[in-house]
Amino acid sequence: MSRKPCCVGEGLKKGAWTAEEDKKLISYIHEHGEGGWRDIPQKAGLKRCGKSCRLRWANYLKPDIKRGEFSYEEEQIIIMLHASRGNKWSVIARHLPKRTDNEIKNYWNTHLKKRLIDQGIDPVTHKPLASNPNPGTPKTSDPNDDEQSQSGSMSPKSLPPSSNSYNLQETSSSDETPRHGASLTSKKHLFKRSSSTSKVLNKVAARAASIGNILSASMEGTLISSTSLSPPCLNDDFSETSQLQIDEYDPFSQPSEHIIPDDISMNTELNNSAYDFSQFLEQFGNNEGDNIQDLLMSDVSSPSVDECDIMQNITDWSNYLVEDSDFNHDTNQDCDDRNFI
DNA sequence: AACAGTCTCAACCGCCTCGAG
DNA sequence: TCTCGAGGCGGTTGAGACTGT
Repeated sequence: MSRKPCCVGEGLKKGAWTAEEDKKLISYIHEHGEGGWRDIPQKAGLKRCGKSCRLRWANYLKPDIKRGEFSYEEEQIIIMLHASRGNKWSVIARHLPKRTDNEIKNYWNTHLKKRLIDQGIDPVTHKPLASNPNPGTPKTSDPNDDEQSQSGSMSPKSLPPSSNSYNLQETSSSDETPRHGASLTSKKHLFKRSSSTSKVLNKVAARAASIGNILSASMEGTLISSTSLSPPCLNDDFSETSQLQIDEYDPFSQPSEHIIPDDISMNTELNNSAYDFSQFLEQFGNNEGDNIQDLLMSDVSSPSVDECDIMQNITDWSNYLVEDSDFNHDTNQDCDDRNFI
C-alpha cells in the first residue's frame, strides 16, 4: 500500500512534446514494451507524467496508428456507431482499427458533427432537428446539389420525422406497392447519383438513428428476429424464397411498440432504403458469424470480425446508395494495402 | 502586410473502474 | 472487505495554422 502517485511531481513538463522526447519514449517502449507507465518517465529520462507518456504513445507515437483523412467508409462507421453508442469513442475506435479514440472524437467534433447539423440532423439524437427552419440544406453551394431537390431522395423530406415514425407497414408506399416485392435492381434506381458526401451522410444518419431504435427494441425483446436466415447478397438477385426470408426477418417490417407507424406519409424512397439497409445489416451479421450487435452494441471488438469484410460491406451499401463512381473504389485493395503497411 | 476571427487537433484535466495489496 | 493507485475514458483547452478582411 505504498504506491507512488502517478502525476504528482515537481518540474514535470507539460505541453507539446519535442522530437527528442518522442525519440526517448519510442526508444524505451521498443526496448521494454508498453505498460508500467508510472515508471516510464524516470526510466526513459523524461520529465513527463506517466499518464502523459501513455497518451502520447497511444494517440501519436504508436506505429500502427493510421493518420490523415478519414475515408468515406470510416465516416459511415463512426456515424452509425455514434447513433447506437453515443460518445463512446473508445468503443467506436475498436471498430476502426488504427484510429485512436482521440482522433475519432476530434474528427466528430470538428467535421461530422457540423456536417450533420448542416444537414438538419441532431448530432446527439441523430434525428432531424425540429427547430431547423431549413433542415438538410447544406451550406455548400455544390452545383451537383441541384439534383437533390429534384430527386427528393436526398432532400429533407426523405428524412424520417423521427426515427420512431419509421413506417413498418408492408404496403407503405403511396401506390400501395408492397415494398418487399420490388427487386433490388429497381429499387436502386430510386436513388439519384450524387457526388456529395454530405448527402450520403444525411441518409446514413437517418438510418443510424433507426438502427439505434431497432437495437433498443430488440434488446427489450419487442422485436422478433430470425437468426437462421441466409440473406441474399446485396449484389444478388432476389429469388422468391430469399424474398420471403427477408420478409420474415426484416426488423423494419416487424410490429413493434417502439417503432410506431404513425407517419404513413413518409417518403417511399426512404421506406425502401430503410428496408434495404436492414438487409445490409443482416448480411453484416451473417457474414461475420455473429449478429449486428457485435458491431453496434458490443464494448469489445470481436476478433472474428474481419476488418476488410466490414469495409467491403459498408462500401457495398454506400455504392448502392449513391451509385457514384467517386465511391466505387476497391476497398479490398485498400485493405490489402493497409495490411502491408 | 497586419490584424482578427475561425478551425484543427494534440494534450491536459478530472472522473471512473478495476484490481493489487 | 477496504483502500488507493494505474489505467482508461470523455470532455475541454489552447497553441498554432489557416482564412478573410
